[in-house]
Amino acid sequence: MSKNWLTDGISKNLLNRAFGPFVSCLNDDQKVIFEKKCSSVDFAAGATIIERHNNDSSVFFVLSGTVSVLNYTTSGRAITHATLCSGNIFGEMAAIDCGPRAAWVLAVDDCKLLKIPGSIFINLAERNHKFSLELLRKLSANLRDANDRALDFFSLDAEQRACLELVRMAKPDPLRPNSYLVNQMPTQANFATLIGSSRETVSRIMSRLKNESVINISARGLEILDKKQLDKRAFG
Amino acid sequence: MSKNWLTDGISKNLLNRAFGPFVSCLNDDQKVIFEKKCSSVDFAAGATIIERHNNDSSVFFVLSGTVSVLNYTTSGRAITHATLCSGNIFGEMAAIDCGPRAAWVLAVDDCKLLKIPGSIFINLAERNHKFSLELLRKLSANLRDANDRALDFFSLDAEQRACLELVRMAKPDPLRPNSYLVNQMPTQANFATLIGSSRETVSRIMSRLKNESVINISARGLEILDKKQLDKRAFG
DNA sequence: AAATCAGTGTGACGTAGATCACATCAATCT
DNA sequence: AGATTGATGTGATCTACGTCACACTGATTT
Repeated sequence: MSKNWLTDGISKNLLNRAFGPFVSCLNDDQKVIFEKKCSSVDFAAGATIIERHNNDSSVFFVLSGTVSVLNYTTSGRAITHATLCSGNIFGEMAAIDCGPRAAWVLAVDDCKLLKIPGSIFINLAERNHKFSLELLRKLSANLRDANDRALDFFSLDAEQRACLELVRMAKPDPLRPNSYLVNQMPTQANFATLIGSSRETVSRIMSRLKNESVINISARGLEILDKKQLDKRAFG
Repeated sequence: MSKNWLTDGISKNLLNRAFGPFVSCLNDDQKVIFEKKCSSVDFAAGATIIERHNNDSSVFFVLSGTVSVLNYTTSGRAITHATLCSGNIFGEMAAIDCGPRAAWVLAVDDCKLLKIPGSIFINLAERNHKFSLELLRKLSANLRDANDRALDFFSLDAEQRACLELVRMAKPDPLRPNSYLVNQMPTQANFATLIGSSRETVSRIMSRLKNESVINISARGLEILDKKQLDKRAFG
């Protein structure tokens, strides 16, 4: 379950590339500390990585796979705060302030993580100002994101939020130029948690977008047929 | 408008007390830098201190008065993120990531602030790890707060959010033991922006709470007559 | 005293969207 | 093939709450 990542076949180069901003700014001594205290951990799809209210403080680096940071309303509906894939870190808040976990983190698919004790992580931040600046930037980005999401929720209706989320997730289609694609479209139920809505509402919105030829579902994922129209619906 | 705070009659001791966590961890050299680059700024009630989307990056320390951090929905409704009084800092995000201002900051009443250029502020963080840790803790706290607010919004109805906010604002009544008081109750319109609701809804909720003898409005502020009942309504 | 104004109380109305309740469809299991 | 399961489509309700509208209050102004 948990072993040293070096013995795990993860090369230093891969590590540097994967976590450039955080690991590359460490000096050699610090890298040794990092390597020694790190362990590689695997989680199966659906597994719980962090439990809200818990008091552990490990920090995680995503090597492969995808994790979801979310919370549940008292009525049981999930609210997704972020979806993180390879190259991202999470769990840093508890390490910083020693507070309880503020959210749940679940493995969306099978994933391989690097785990480092919070105390070691914070020690690196104390000793290396580039590292701590990087961390500050990360928190700042998270805060901006949280603000924007809140504002979106108050400003936009469900269809606008859905279209906005699609625009964010869409990447240029590698096969067809000037065309966009969401190649890993989540289920409608999960998409709903991203935009703070219900599964049924998402279903209705998607039906509408399909009928009006704005999007199309194919084996390749969700194709955006009419980007202009989608933008228009997202921003009004 | 803007003068050196030292010449402004603010003693070092006051400063240390007011911003303990941030200023007290500076060494003497750094304190000198801080003092030199700081200026004292006054804002009248209602004035705009920070404008969303602007590209300045000054960081502010509240010496006296109260400021409100907020955003507006496209329909013009305000959403208050935080209300800060003496001892707090704001504007640090832009200094950290050089991004545009993420929110508006308005002076609630007349207030006196200390203003320091973002670059100097970030320089202090780079040179002093205690300072940067303090900053990390601040951002972490903000993030937790943002998360909680979002979760509250999805989980609770307007009355629950209102009661929760009252519980948070209430302090033990200095005159009557076992009794609670909100001695600086904002207007209902402003209270509404705190809980993401409308003025009318707040008015109805307050009427209900008054009718059922949970609260009482007097010259001293908002008195909480039945704390248990208020807690019950906040948490269910 | 009349007038202006900010804050408040309360009815009426409209609606987005949550929730419930099925039906359908595709994929996987026995 | 039949059966189970997970994802989806869609109608029918129901309700919290935003918005509009207007009355009332108590300060402050002129």
